[in-house]
Amino acid sequence: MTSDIASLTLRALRRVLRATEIGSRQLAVATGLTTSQWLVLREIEARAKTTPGVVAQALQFSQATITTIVDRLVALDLVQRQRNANDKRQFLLTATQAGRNVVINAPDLLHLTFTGRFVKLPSWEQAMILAAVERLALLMDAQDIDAAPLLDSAAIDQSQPK
Amino acid sequence: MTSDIASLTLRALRRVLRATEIGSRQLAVATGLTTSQWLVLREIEARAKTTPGVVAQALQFSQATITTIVDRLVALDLVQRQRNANDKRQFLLTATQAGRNVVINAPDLLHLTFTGRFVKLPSWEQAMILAAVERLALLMDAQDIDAAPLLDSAAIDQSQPK
DNA sequence: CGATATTAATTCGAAAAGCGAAATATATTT
DNA sequence: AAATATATTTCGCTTTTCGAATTAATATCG
Repeated sequence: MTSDIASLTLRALRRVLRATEIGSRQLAVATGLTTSQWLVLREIEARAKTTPGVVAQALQFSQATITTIVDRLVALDLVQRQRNANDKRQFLLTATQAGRNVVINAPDLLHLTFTGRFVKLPSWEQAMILAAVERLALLMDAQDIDAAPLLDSAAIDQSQPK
Repeated sequence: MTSDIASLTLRALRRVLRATEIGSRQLAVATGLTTSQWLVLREIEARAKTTPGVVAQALQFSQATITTIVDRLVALDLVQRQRNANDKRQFLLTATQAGRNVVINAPDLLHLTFTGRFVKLPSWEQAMILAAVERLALLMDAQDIDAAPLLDSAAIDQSQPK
């Protein structure tokens, strides 16, 4: 029996993923950034304060790649680099106000095209879908051990200089 | 009220997307292809027989880009190019057996990490999640008007030469 | 303490991605 | 048949991406 519930769910989930995969590329075009630049900026903005290494790991890019992308984001004045005073090997990355604005004002394609249809569903179904997707998110979150959790200041040396 | 059900669902959905976004990059590495090559190959394999133009549209790449990526996939003997006899402007793209094998044998990260947890859920919950995700897929599918449906032979001229 | 490893990030060189514009060849329209 | 439209490739160029080597700072251990 190849079509058990898990397989069917995966198949449906893949359809969802495929539909959004394309939206993310359109989004990058809309913001005037490349897909990678957009991903990196989003990551930095979400983490508030992080380092190239953490971003590289979370996004599965090489450190060298992050360096060049951040170079551009800095040139565009969307991101700021500053040395970590406590561990001078590290650079701390933060989004500038402009960078935050790009992320915040990015046309939310998912939102635009999705919400309209979603709200037309009967509320019991909305509730059911919410419950299901939250369950899914839990299943998936636990999975990515490498992709450090959002807002992890763990990797940043916060100790006070003596 | 900013936290209506739609917003909550979107937020959870984004967590799911983020988790898989990263997985897809690992996958490309695992198959020895670049991410783009993997996407294109997957697209060709899924559609069984298609054209550069259709792939470009579905993936939101320029035609020129598809040409170069297909060049590589052909060189790797994963994809075949052949002129369409009915419309000689078109090239028909098909995955070779080797290409199909790459797609089929690709470690299914989603599957591996997901199924294990999923099957541990009580079956009523599995059923609920399946129903919800299928509903979601419907909502999203209808959205991407550009991304032609899978297995579309519509764009391929099938008429018999006279 | 001082030598040695480890860690964080950058620079460099090269392959590949990605695209717009021009070119080529085939189809369709008038 | 000429003009127009379509499908794809070729060309030139910029950007992405990464591995390897490099630089600098921190950690370890004898």
